[in-house]
Amino acid sequence: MANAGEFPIENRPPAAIAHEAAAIARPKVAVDTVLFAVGGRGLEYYLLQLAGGPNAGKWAFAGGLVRVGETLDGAARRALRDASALTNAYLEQLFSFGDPSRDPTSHVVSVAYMALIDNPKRIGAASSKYSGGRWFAAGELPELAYDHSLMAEYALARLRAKLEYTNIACALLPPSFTFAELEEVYAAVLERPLDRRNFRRRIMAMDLLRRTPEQRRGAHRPAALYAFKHRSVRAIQML
Amino acid sequence: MANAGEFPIENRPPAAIAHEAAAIARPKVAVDTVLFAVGGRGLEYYLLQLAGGPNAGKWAFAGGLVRVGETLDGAARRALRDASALTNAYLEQLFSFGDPSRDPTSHVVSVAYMALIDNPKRIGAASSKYSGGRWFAAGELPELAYDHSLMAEYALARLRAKLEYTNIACALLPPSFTFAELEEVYAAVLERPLDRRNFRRRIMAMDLLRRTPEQRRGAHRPAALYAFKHRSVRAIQML
DNA sequence: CCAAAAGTGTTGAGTATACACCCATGA
DNA sequence: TCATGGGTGTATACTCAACACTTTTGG
Repeated sequence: MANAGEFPIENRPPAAIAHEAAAIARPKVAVDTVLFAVGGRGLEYYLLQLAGGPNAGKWAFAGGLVRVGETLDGAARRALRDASALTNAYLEQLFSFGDPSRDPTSHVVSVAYMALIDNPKRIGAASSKYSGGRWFAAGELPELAYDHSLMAEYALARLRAKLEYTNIACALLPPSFTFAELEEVYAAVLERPLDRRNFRRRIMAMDLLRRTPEQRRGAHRPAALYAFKHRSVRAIQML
Repeated sequence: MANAGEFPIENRPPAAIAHEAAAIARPKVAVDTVLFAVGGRGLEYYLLQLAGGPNAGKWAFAGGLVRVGETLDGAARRALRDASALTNAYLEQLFSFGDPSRDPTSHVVSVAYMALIDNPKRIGAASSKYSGGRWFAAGELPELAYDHSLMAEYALARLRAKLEYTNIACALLPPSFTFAELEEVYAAVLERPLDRRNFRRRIMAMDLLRRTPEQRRGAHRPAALYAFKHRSVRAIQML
């Protein structure tokens, strides 16, 4: 666990307190969430411009300090809500960054998260700690505050990997969707074109989808609508 | 980054300080390291018995609180050294556990690590915060302190997964080894027998090993010794 | 010469890839 | 009727799994 084998400070003999109190860091603990959606320009990241602090004006992912009584997931969810008014994104912890000099103003350990939503337009207003927010295409990220570029890389790698062996794509799609839309999500995340027939066969073999009775009607031939059998993200059975 | 967009507390107007100061948690930050080696009974975990604190007598992984100026990796390395006198294990961050009630005495966020060594006998003496340490076979873990059972599961899952697509096995083997020893490591971690011929072909196809001129001589036919081309852990090229 | 571990190929099944044409609809 | 995106099958290359005997050494 946490302080495996540590005495709580209050239970230590006075000498131990003096010795340990000097050494033990009390970093702040933060969370930062890399938010993805697939939009018109492929895979996009949502960034916020910092209104104040040492990095005022720079772009960063939605983040904030963990509050009393809060879990890490809870803090990530709240920070995301404050930054984008989203309340039901898929959320997954990625990695913790703890270099004591990563934030020049103080020792801050940050737990990075990845969040996924089905539509970039679902974003709402940000709290006053940001001066604004917008989506950036994967290849066009601006310079980021702190070590957020590392987080961006890490998040993309995780998302790509999980696309191959989980049903995580369901978090990037609305409840029902056409096969073309599903393929577009895969192609956007993997950044390569897919063969339509092989893709359909592969997905069907995974037995993830059910066909809904509805159709999407547009300017041309209607497309069948599909939904994921399970909306919770899980590893795919590979026998 | 960390406190993306947060004002450092000392720069805020007094009202903000009062408001935020009540809300922001100052958890302790700990690291805990799940140490693995392959021994006579297959894959084994190294556990330490806690000498004091609320969980005195229970078994736990090597852990400790992060100190002033320390990175997370540095803290994990130090905690491992204090618990086992190891200085050069392979170390990899796994996941952070931050439920405020995971440690009943205070809010402690713990960053879990996995460590690998090539030989369980390399373990040295533990610091006085532990009353002892020993190896446990994978199927025979005792009840663990805090949420360390979760960490154990998480670590095993990570190790198994990485065995398939990285050269991480090199961290569980000495600099040179026979093919039988390499196969034993794979079989121990995956907990299933492997076909010798198929295994050899698969590993050779990955182009990870070089054959050394030496041989291991024993009671029977001598075995060729191999070494990993690269001792740093990296993903395998799958074209 | 015997016991024990090291070393080595082939076959068959299943999986993944490449590839092009017809269909249904709205305009 | 035409333009547009939706939907479908096959042939081939490759990968993975199953399987058993010979070799080399020490005792």
